[in-house]
Amino acid sequence: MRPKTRRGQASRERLVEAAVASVVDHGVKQLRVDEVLAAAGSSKSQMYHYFSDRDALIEAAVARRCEEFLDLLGQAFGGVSSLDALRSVLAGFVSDYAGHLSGCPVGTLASELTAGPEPARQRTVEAFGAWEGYLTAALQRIQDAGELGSDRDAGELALGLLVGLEGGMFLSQVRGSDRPLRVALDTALAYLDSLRPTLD
Amino acid sequence: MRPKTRRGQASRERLVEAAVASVVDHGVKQLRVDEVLAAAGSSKSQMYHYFSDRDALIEAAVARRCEEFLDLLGQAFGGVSSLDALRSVLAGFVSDYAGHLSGCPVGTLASELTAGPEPARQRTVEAFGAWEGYLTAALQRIQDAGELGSDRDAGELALGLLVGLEGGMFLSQVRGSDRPLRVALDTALAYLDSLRPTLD
DNA sequence: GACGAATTGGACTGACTGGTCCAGAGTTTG
DNA sequence: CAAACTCTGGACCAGTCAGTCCAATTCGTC
Repeated sequence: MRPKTRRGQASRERLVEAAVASVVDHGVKQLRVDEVLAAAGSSKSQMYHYFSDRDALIEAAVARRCEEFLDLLGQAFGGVSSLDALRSVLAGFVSDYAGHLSGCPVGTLASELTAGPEPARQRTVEAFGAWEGYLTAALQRIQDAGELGSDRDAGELALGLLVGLEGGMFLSQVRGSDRPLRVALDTALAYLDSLRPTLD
Repeated sequence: MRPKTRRGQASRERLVEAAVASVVDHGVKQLRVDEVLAAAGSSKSQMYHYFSDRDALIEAAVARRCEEFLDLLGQAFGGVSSLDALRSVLAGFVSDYAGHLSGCPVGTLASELTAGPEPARQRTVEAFGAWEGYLTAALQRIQDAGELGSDRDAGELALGLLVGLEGGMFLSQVRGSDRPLRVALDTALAYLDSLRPTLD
């Protein structure tokens, strides 16, 4: 049910924010309704007034978290139209990630939701799709700028890059070291470099 | 506590097997002691006779699962000493994985254990280490055979390959399609091909 | 300010689950 | 074969947690 007053709107908003924090801190499956309520300064009846059940609250939290992350990604990759710019954005991504090593925001959720409520899981699938789209667009622009052979499939390269990012973040988290992510992206960039059209 | 009779040995073994099945089916966090007991035809007192608590049972299950998977990997990559052999083994890996798309056996566990009991988590870290070792050894043999420039770091390439495998399996699971894994490995192999020493 | 709708507090319920305990059955060994 | 050790069945306990319910309060509107 949608809130119909400003007060209700604010209550619902506090619930979603608290749910996002809980999901980020302890994971989807460890989200405790009572804990979210306490953090939001809410009570049971409020939550069940706006959400049909725990799964609905989780879905809202997952959707919110994905949106926020995609905003950042869109901003970062939106302006990339050269290999140097790509390298620079990815370097920033790595050094940022090295600071926490806490797993990919989307990947972590997707992983926890493989056997979770389908609507929430679907949000993560869509988020990956959007991310892949950003990468494809960036590589396409790089290709249009002549830094990538026109016989290359930007979509395939983008998917390969996404796999490298996900796998790299994951292994880096598991190992507690930024090396896997760095190596993966360095390798991917070296490969892209090798695909530059020879100017002859 | 270790079993001291053949009967006890068998009881403990049934418990571990049932725990592995439960972990594979529903995930580590969803392992229910009562369910494992029922599947093993065991009772509470048996389990708490051989394991200090639920976490200890989980650790045994995780260790067992990793061992079994590593056996397969060791066998598959142990004989690889050419790029063609590597390509063939990886192709088998992909077509096998395409049949279930259920996530990497080790990766799934590692992911669920990021905030889990440390001893169990450590088993997965070690498993990744062993896997990386198999890949490094294979690439080293390929290098020794002259199919890879001697200036290349086999360890880095192996890590890149591992990242591609993990990320590929993960995204393939999320999407329900083998394409991410295929694209990732095809790309990795294309890169390795491009590193062949030029014979001049 | 009055009336209906929206919102809120929080006690309570019922299901689930990990862990304890002890009496009894089976096995080994001197 | 008898004592000592090992193993087993399952009742029971205590804690946790999602979801229900209703009375009370606040809000929007006329």
